[in-house]
Amino acid sequence: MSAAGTRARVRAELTREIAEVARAHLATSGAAALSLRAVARELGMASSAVYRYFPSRDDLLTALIVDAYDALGAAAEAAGAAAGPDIRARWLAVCRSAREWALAHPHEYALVYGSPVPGYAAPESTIGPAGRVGVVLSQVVVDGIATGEIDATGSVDDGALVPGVAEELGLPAALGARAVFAWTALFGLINFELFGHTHNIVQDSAAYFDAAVARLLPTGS
Amino acid sequence: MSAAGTRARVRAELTREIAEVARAHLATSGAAALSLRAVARELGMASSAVYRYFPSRDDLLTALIVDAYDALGAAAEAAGAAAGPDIRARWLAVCRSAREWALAHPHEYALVYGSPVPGYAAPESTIGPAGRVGVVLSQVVVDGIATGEIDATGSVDDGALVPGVAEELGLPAALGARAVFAWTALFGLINFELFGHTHNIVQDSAAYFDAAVARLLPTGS
DNA sequence: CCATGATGCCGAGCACTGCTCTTTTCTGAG
DNA sequence: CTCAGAAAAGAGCAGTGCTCGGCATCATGG
Repeated sequence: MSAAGTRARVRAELTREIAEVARAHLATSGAAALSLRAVARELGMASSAVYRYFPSRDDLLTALIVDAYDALGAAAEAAGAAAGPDIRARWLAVCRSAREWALAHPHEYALVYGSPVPGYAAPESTIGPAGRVGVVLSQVVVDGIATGEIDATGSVDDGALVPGVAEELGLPAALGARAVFAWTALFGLINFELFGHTHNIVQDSAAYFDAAVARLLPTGS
Repeated sequence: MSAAGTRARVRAELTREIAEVARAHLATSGAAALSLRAVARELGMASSAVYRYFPSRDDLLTALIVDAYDALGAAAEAAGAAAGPDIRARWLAVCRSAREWALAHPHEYALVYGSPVPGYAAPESTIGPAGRVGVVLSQVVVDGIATGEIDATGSVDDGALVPGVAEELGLPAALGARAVFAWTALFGLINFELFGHTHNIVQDSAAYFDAAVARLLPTGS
């Protein structure tokens, strides 16, 4: 292997290592407390050296954001694939997997679905991974329509969605807005639980989540 | 008036003034960029003097959080009171008022409904104001049941809520979880819109919001 | 009417942050 | 083996939250 290849490999390895340490810090202390200098210290390098790999703290955060989206998306996809053919069961499994991932990785979840960081504008590298859970959810709906378990007639397209979105997901236009709403409400549920808003209100969060999510499966009418 | 009274009055005034400047900074730059020193500078006082009024930056944030909850709650209450007797219209008006307040005060909203700040645990002074929107929403449901527009039969209480919550809000147990879900989903909608998750998906956010919220009014069955 | 103790305020300072610039060290390609 | 270019280091800047000792001010008790 050429030396240039060696250099690039070493570089990629160190980049990954930095991101890994950063993720560990994020997981224990949260995004606000993530310090580039602390990461550098743990790696035994000067803080300025880290800037060779991530031009700024925000770029490091962006990498972690993409990772978080991907991990959550992968969990949802795995849950969807592992679930049986029953549509409602699969829907529930996917939703549960999202909640469970969030509970297991609260800070990474907050980084992605909490308030956006200060002057941060999501770069387009995040839009793909960000959509994975939504894709899994809509796939369940599409399959439900195919098996007849979901009724796709009745509702009309109110034109609120960006044209083409429903088609891209394979959804009938009549169900587009409903599906997007289900996706939104799913993360609303997770947000409220994780951020403590249901603290003195909901006793059995898992049961409440299951019941709410079951009613979320989009159908016509 | 006694001198002690004067002192306390001046102190309260300055406390309020600090909070006001802080809120202005928060509104323009977001919570992460809120600097106690910058607030002190604008007030023409030493940064250390501010600590006589707010023991820490977190305490300042807490004051702003309470204010934000109160402002949002007041907006919802006003909208509920101003709306006509029609239940669906009132429900829509209250939900819209929450969305509009959030759009008008994005950083204050994010402070309250976004990711919790690092080591921050919501003190109990926030739990009252935090519930105001929920109270307004449930009041609409209660009134809807009274007028017969909302059917409160059918659903069973699944015991997921903290015992007594539904009763406290005047809701039948059968509708408790539904109402809490509507509240959760409402803020899920606002969150996704405000934090940019629906950016390439929803075109007409207001129309989407109205349609989604209309379907959220809890009923039995 | 004055001394006194509390209260408010300031300035310096500590430890930390992100980030930049310059200098040194290393290493891999020719 | 040499040497350009990549990597790393170190110092430094401007900013942060927060603490502490000292100084002024002011309401009150003697």
